[in-house]
Amino acid sequence: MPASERPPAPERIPAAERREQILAAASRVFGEHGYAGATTDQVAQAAGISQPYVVRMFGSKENLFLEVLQRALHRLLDAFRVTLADGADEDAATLGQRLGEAYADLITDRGILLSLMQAFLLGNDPAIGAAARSGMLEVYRLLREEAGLSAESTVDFLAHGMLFNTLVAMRMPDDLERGDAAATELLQCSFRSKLDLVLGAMSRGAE
Amino acid sequence: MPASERPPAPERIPAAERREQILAAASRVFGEHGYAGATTDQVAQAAGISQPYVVRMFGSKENLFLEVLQRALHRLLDAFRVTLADGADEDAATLGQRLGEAYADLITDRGILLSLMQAFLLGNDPAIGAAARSGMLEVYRLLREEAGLSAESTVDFLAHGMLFNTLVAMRMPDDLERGDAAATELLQCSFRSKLDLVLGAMSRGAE
DNA sequence: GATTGAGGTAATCGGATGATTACAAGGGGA
DNA sequence: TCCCCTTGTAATCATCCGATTACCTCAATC
Repeated sequence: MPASERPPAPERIPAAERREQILAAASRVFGEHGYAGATTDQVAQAAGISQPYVVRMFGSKENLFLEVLQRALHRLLDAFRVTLADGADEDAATLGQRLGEAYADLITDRGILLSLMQAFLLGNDPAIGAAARSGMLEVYRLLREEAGLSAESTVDFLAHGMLFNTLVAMRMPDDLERGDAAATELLQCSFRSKLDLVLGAMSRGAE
Repeated sequence: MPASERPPAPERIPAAERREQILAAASRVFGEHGYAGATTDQVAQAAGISQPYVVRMFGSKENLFLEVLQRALHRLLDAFRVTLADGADEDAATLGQRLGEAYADLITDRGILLSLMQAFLLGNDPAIGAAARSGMLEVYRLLREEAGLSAESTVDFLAHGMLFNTLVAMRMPDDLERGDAAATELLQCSFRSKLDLVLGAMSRGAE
């Protein structure tokens, strides 16, 4: 039989590397559609593999989401810690601004902040809700104890982060092109210097 | 045949009234589980009727969610307008605080703020995303034009509203009973005077 | 060259779920 | 009385989706 009749052999990749590919793909898919709205087949297609492989590697869809959540939290905490190490002994105001920039930088991988946000809305799910609460508190403690922000500053910081996530999740920047005055003002005042970064990341993400 | 063998006739209620019952039930169910995670059967059971009746009255699950979203937006805008009418000619600070209280009061019906928040995360859905963006801008315009807040104050207000929604959605107040120091501080600083209101509403909602 | 374990898929199953259909019962008007 | 509109349900359908099973195929090792 001629070789052309046989389908090309699938690319074989070490499990650890494949795992990270799947997690990255799952972050995007879960971030866009939410936990319940996303399917393991969408994740598989985004990662370029078959659906059963996704399920087998992570055991279950819920488990996959939990690992996506842990990965997102880890990236977020890492980004903050790098920022803290970079500029020690700053005053609270500049530190807050630089943390905000580090946070906004995470948007270059849209999946991270969006799947985090999706997890936050799943408080009713026993496993996911517990992990989400624990993660939020971990972030809070980092800002309070390691960064040394006051309770008020920390809450302010978190609040603007949640608005940031929400505006990105609802694809509000898409309205910018429609020239809506309120949308323009809201986005400019929310994102400030990070507006260009966000716009770039979102138009790239649309493909 | 004895009457006891026949099932009791279902209660007949005017369509308009039944409609509101379903919308109220759907708000709670969608708020807890999200759009994709909720089922029309859960809504039906919460409203005390059969699943086909839910679908037939609203045409489709998506349509039901869109009406839940409009209802939530309407309640929110109404609450703000009542607050504005109540205390005209206040300074910006007190007005902002009173609007915040009006917002927090909506938590007595948990479904409103949570289904709103769920809609915000569905920016990728064509119909729901468009309605969510339009709703957010309507709120923004009310705060800017009717309430007369500055752009900065409005964004601050929205940011703390999003944090409020997020903490409620993730059931963070449940952690209060575990005595976690970070959770206590975060909640006290986020909710302030509204903490008792929120705790009351959430323990009542748990049933 | 045989063996074996790791990386991967095709086929399929079973349950869940949104939607449709057909039907029932009550009640008000002609 | 008869009709028919409104309010409602039971039964069922078609589809989707997560999970399982069985199998394939390299590459390294002996």
